[in-house]
Formats: sequence, C-alpha cells, structure tokens
Amino acid sequence: MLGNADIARKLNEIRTLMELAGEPFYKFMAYERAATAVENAAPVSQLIASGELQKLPGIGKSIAATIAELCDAGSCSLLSDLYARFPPTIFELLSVSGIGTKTAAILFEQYGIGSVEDLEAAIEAGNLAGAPRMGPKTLDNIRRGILAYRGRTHRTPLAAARVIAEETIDYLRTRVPLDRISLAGSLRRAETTVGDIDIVCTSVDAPSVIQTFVAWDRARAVLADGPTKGTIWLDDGLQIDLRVLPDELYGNLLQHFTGSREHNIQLREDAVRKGLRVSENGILELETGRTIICRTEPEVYEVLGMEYIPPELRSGSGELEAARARTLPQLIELSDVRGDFHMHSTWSDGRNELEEMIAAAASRGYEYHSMSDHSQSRGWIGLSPDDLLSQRPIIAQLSKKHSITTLCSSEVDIRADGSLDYDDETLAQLDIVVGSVHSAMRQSRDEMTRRLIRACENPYLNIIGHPTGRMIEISPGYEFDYDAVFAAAARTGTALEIDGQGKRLDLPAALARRAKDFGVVFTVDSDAHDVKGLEGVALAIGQARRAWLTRKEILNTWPLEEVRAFVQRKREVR
DNA sequence: GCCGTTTTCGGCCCGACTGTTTTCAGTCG
Repeated sequence: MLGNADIARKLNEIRTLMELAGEPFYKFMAYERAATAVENAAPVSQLIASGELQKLPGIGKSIAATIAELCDAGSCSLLSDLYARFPPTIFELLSVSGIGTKTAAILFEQYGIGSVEDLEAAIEAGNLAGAPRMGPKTLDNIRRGILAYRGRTHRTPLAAARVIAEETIDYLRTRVPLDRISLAGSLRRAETTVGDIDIVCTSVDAPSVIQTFVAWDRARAVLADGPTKGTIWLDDGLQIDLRVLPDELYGNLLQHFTGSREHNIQLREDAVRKGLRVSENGILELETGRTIICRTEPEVYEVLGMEYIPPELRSGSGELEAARARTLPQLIELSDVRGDFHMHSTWSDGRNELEEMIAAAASRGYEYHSMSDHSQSRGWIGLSPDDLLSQRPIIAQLSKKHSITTLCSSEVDIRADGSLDYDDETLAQLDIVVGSVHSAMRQSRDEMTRRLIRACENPYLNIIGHPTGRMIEISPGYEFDYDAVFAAAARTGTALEIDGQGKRLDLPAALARRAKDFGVVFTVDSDAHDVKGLEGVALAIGQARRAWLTRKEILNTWPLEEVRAFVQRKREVR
C-alpha cells in the first residue's frame, strides 16, 4: 500500500507526462493540485476507508479513482499508459534547471533525446546547434544545469537551510541599506525540507541590493540578475532567491513570496471573484483601476475579507475557508512552552553531563523538564533499573541547585509485543514516562498497530516518543493504523510527541492535524542529545503550528501541577 | 479535471527574468 508521499509523487509524474503528451493545461494542472492536496492530507488509505477522499480540495471522481488505484496497487492504468510513451529518464531531463516541458518535448520528439546523458552527448556533438530557441547562451545554461543536476543531493532539511538563510540575511544587512528583510517561502512556512531559500526585503535602491547579492563570494553561479530579483546557486547547489521592492509594498511582497503556490492560487482565485487581482505589486481593483498597497501582511488578508493566516497554515488545505469564517485556531508559540519532556545525558547516549543538561534547561527559562535517558534493552547506552533509580537523588540535588523542577523520566523502549522495557515497580517510581519504538521496526502493519495500542494501555506510559519513526529524506517510518492508534491515545490519556530533532520532526504535521480530531494531547520535545539540541523545541513548534495545534492541546505548556495530574489520572484508572 | 454566495457550463493566479526575438515564448516560483 502506497503512502501519501508516494501517491503525490506519482500524481506529479502523471501531471508532467500529460503535459509532455500535449494534454490541455487545466487537465494536467488538476493532477498537480491533487498531488498537493494529498501531500497535506491525512493518510490516503484512511481517507478511502472513511469515504473522505473526495472531500479534499481538487480531488473529484476521476482523480479519486486514480488515487484509489495507486494506493491499492502501487500503480494505475493512466500512469502505465504514459510510462509506455516516454522513457523513465525523461524526469531527470526535466530536473535540469532551464529545461521545462516544452523543451523536453522537442528534445525527445525531434531529437530522440530522453535522458541527461543523451542531452550532454548531443550538445557536445553539436547536434543542437540549429534547434529552435537554442542559441549559444541557452546551450551554456543547459551545460551548467547538467553540472548542477549531477552535483545536487537531496532537498535541504529545514534546520540546515535556516542557518544558511540567516547567513545570507546577515551578509546583506551589513553591506547595503535595507528597510525590512525576512525569510519567505517554504522556510517561513516551516516545511520539513526546503528546495530553495526565498528571501524578501525592501529598500529604496533595489538594484544595488540585487547587485550586492549576486556579487556574494559564496555564489557559485548567478541564474537571474534583474532590477528587483536575483537568483544564485551556492557551492552545494542550494538555490537562493531574493526579491526587493519598495517598503510600502512589504506586506504584498511577503505574502506573495511566502506562498505556498497552492495557497496563493486559491487566494487569488477567490480574489478574482471579488473583482480583485492580487500580486506582489499590490491588490488591483479591476473596476476602479485603483491599486491597494499593504505595508504589512495582515492588511493583505484584511483587504480580502480574511483574518491573518500564519505562514505555517498556508498549504491550501482549508485555511482560507477558516480565515474567511474567522475560525482559525490561536496557534501555539515558542513562548508558551514551560518545559521539555525528552532529553538525554551521558548516562545513556547524550554528549553532555546530567548537570549540563539541567543547567541548560534552566537557562532556557523552563519551569520544568525531564531527563529521559534510554532503557535497559538498548545495550550499553541503556540504563539498568538500578542505574535509573540511582539517578533520582542526583537529579534532585542538581535540580535544586539550578532552580528548576527536573522530572525523573526515561525514554523506555516499547518492546515488540507492546510491553515496556522496565517493570511496573520501576516505572511507578518515575515522574513521567516516554515510550518509543527502537526495535523490530519491520513488523507488519497489524502487529505494529497492536504493539502501539498495547503501549498506550500501559498505565505508566504517558508520551509516545517520535511516534512514526520516520527519518527525513531517509525512511518513512514504520507502518501502522494511524486512526486506531490516535483513538487509543486519546482514550487512554497518552500524549503523542512532536519530536524536534531535525532529522525526525515526528509526528509529521499532517498526521498530528489528523490526531487532533481524535482529541489527542501532544508534547513538543527536543529529544536533545546535547545542550545545543534543546533548540529543537523551536522546530517542533513549527510542526505543531502546521498541524493547527493550540496551547491547550500541548502538555508541556500546562502548569506543572496539571502535568502531574495528567500522569496521575492514567495511573489511577486501572 | 475540478468546481459553484455570478452553480452543472465556462471558467480556471500572477508576474519577473532570460534569450532569442523584432513582439514573445519558455521557465520559474
């Protein structure tokens, strides 16, 4: 059974191949919009089972049938027919910067070029010299595009991209006069990974800002270099786009470049129905010819009859409707967090001493936190029951010294059968317990579902750590019946973690949004293995916001006595 | 192919930059 990411990828393949095959624009675009909807949706298998698939925006009868076929069989007749017409390597051709579907179609149909290798050979042999719209500059750009294609790796994880973006902003700030500057695009929306970095700023002298930008010594190549827009590639192939406009347009500019694409399409389609044309240059009233310009982003949404939509919600999956109805949730913020339930010390596999972690938690201003080193079956990194209990007086002393409440905890392994890795007597002496799956991750969907539900039913398990086990860009995690586990978590009073390690960010936002409907309580934790790792809570907050979560749904924004009551309630129900 | 507070047909977001063009097509976000 295919997961959402795979289904979305196949829908995008259908979209691309349809365009190559000359299908009408709005027909193949429908598949792209459907792919976006699937990316942001709850698990498709679950939606099919509950008859909710066609409720997704942009998914009608025909595409729903295609999705059902894909989900079930892994492929579909539509895609098989398209595969028969084009070689699989056509997608690599299209991922060369500068080659779009029009060019690829001509290359394939008129020159028999169906792969990057073919393309390179044709250019070197001079076979493309007379091709339409293929002058010397275009051929140079394609050569450069091929090099970049070969040198490129994955999408960039959010945390790494944020560091580079901040460096770029620092570089510009210190060298050229700016008014306001901000991250935009997928980075500002806190997407898990980003394909490029978007930055917007305002200045009275846009051209000199752009010139400064493209002259940066870290730029390996300059792709665009206009009066208001510049694009560069860094050494590792990461692309940075910068757009500069006058300060009075900052609101329009930021809104435009924060996207997402689908959010903007929906927003502008709605605006057109009101006689308005929305772009980064303002909001044009078609009837009067007057342009409304907005200094701030909330003004843009206000002009369009909506409350402000936080960037993390801008995925085109229902946020515009809610904003019109003024029913958006008050999203959790970093400042709401009172503590962090998941961190490690050198007692298990952490890199900082117990005291360093406790001091660091205190210096972040937390009221409480817990130390959750690994449990015994993790081998040399795990703590025996005796070791675990011997932490308690040490923690009490350090906790007092650093004026913070440190809860004694453990990240206990959830064993293959769903039991926990310490006995009840040991667990009963902890203040709060995190349980995670670290072994037997290839169990069947049914086994994993039973395992997690049994864990939820354990009266001592309070939080399921990184619930899906996914590793970004590496593994989608283990399979289980999400709805069944969410229901069990809600029923038993077991919180689900949003783990803030850059490589995890787990639960994924779309699943957390689904779980919210079951009445689940969440935690936003760092899962830090060193002092610096505590910053991961900010990443977890980004994902929680993308899941539409509010403070009241997140355990570690609650006062300590309510956290203790949450733990106690579960222990009493036996 | 999808969709509806101009509804079941006729629409469907918007603009910058580039290179090859004498007015624009293609790509990108």
